[in-house]
Amino acid sequence: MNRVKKSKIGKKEVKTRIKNANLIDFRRKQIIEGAIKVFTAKGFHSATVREIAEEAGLTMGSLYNYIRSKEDIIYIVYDYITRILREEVKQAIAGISDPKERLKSALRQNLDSIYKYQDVVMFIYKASNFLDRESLHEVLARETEYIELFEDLLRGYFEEKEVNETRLRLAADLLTYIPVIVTFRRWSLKRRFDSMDTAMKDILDFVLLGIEVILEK
Amino acid sequence: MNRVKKSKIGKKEVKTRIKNANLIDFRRKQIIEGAIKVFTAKGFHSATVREIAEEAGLTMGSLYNYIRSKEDIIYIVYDYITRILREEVKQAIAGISDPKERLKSALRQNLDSIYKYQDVVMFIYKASNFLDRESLHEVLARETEYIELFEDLLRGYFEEKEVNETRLRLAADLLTYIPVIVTFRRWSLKRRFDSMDTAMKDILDFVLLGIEVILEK
Amino acid sequence: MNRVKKSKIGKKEVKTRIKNANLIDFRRKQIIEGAIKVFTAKGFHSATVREIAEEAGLTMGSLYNYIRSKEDIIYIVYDYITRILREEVKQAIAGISDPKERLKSALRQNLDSIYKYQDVVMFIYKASNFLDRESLHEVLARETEYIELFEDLLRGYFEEKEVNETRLRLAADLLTYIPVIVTFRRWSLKRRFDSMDTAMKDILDFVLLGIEVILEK
Amino acid sequence: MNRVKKSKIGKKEVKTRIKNANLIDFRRKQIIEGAIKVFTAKGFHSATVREIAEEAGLTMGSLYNYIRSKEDIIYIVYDYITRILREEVKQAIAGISDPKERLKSALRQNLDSIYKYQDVVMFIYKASNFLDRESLHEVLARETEYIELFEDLLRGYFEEKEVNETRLRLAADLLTYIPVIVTFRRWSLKRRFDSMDTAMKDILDFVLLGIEVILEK
DNA sequence: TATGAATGAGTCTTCATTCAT
DNA sequence: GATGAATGAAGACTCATTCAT
Repeated sequence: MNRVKKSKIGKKEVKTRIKNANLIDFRRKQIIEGAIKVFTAKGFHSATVREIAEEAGLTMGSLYNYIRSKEDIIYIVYDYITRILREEVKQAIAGISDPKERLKSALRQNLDSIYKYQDVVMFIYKASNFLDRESLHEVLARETEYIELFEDLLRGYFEEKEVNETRLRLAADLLTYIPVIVTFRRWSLKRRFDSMDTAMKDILDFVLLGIEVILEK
Repeated sequence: MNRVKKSKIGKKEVKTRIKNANLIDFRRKQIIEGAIKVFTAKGFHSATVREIAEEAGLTMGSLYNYIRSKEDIIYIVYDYITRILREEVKQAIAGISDPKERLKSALRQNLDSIYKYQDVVMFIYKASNFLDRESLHEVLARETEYIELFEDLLRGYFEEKEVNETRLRLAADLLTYIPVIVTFRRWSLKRRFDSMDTAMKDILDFVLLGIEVILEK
Repeated sequence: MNRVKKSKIGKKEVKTRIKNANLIDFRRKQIIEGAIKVFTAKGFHSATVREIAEEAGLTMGSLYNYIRSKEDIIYIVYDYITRILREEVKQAIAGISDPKERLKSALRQNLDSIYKYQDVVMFIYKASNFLDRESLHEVLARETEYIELFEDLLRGYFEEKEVNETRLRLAADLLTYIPVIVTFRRWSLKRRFDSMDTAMKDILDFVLLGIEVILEK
Repeated sequence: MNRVKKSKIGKKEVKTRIKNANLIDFRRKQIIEGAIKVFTAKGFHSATVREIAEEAGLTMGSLYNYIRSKEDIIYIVYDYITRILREEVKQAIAGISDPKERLKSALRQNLDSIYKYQDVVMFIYKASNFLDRESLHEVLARETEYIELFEDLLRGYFEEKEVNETRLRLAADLLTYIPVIVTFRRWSLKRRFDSMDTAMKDILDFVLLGIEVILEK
């Protein structure tokens, strides 16, 4: 009945009443930024749509021209941050050909990115409840894709050696997610290390060594 | 005006109007169990106090005789589950004297417990937003205590060797939290491993090896 | 999940959170009366739930303890008025045994009742849009039951004569609904007749004569 | 400040900003057709101006160049349909001179037209709430005019006989509105008659006989 | 102590209307 | 004259909390 346009941001596209595609992208960016501020400060359910609109510099009515529901907001935020993480890692390994270096750079970037966006990463873990089935599916697919990126890097690294495939996949899971722990434990880590930088460096060492030992044994 | 008693469940005690201490413990247990069911199914904000009361077998009014606010409920659930985790680990190492075995048993139990209570563990990560400052402080203290338990086990393990203390603490953090990854990635892991048991075993190996390598190098 | 009680007012029962059955009936009566005032003044969609609550002497929250949605209100009003019409007609013919007198009394009462409740009758014609499928079904069934009451009276009246059954049913439809015209045309009728009473009398004559002629021809 | 033109469609003229009279009529026709589709499907209040505009093939802004408010739309629809009913009846009796035939043709056409436009007729009964005082006045005048058309036909029919004038007017009211019952009871009638055509024929007989009996007695 | 009805502030969402281009 | 994005007031509904019995 309602003919509606779809923005190009995600694969699962969020419906809107607006026709100008550039404007959609522009306003969505505003919404994402406003939402991140409010969501990370108060969580999804405690954040009011009005606050998000204000933080985004839009009026309530205008905001609802670009999304259909509060749930839509959470999805476009997910979409935004997962896209960024993936792209930052891809870019970090772009010019590198040595397999070991590729893996190390990817892991380092993963750690850096998760640290940089820790508030949002924290939030998306807490908020997955609120995604509807379709969105959740989309998000999990994106996550799997991300892990597979690291699986490939691991395969490149062990090209000539014989490695248990299942273990390799487990390793990919663990090494990708270990940085998330930083997000959960940052208060604790801050107190113990002089700087987060040295903590991060140690964590990276831990991961790299872990890989070698476990997969080569 | 209102004389209020305090229950013995936590260190930070939740106020109540009820005088009979046994009754308080009994009802609180009901509330905790009802709350866990509802919270894990719907999250904190979507769960209504009415639902929790129903699931607990109490009336609304009665429930409010044992807690002062919805936030209190979240706190007593935290208190309950963190207490359980700690006690299960302590019990697992109770009769063991060999340092290496103590550490291994503790890690295995940690993994098992987190897996067993994964819904609640997941929930408490998602819900920490809703704790007030005092409760959050209390909870973080409990967490630190838990990590310190593993730090001690690590120290026992490396008794004679020379180990970088900061690294040891980092290791304690990571190895305690790695099992949490299982909670986040369970869908993915389920698809890849024949059984969660073998996945768990591999994860335990990973952690144990990691410890040795990193700390001994 | 939510265990809810149901009131005894209709066959399709409107859910409520209240347990005391007498209280349900009492409050529902308040709601019905408030709703009729507001609905007949402004129609369903223009009436706000807040206005209805105020007119009923309840707070918003309290009102929503006795119904689940605005649509529910329309249904209990329907239920109430159709029940009254039916019972008033039944009562009007209660002690009468002569078939012709029974029919006449029923028609007279039908006309009187529809005139007496003309605002509500008018409203229920305008509002049937807003009933959900289940409620609409229930209401239509009630209507059919009402028509059948007149069909039976017609059959009693023509007991010995041979009457085309289909026509008899059509007659029942028309004679039951002709009084509704009064509702639609009251402005016009008022201007033309000295009193509504004489208008009503003429309409009754019209209907009675019509019956005889058409069915006997 | 705003110079506004008036279209010629109704007596009460709806204001517009547009100057080209032909364009006004053309666009208004689009609006009426779009509105009828949406109104009959969802009622006045549930229909959004956006939907009407879409169905009419206009943009929101353009639509508001031809009407001043949503209420205006309802009025031009009323105007349109009442005009059609009146003209169809006039045309049906155009070449006929025999008074009895004139009356019969008019009644038949009235029944046919109301059946043909039943959705819209139904709608205008349900929507009269939403007309402002001036529009309502205008509409009632149009209705009276329509009834008077039938009064005249009845007078022609009974030219030589002595007929109670008040009764004649009542008869005009009733016979004009009986077809509306078809609109309200169509579900019921459909189930009972093989075809709506035979139902309609019987209704027409009913009305014609009724007239004769009541007025001649 | 237990019960459950009452309260009303707070939230998401819709939509008629305007107006700059 | 046409377009469509922006506006914000208004409405349905929820739910934590209280309190009379």
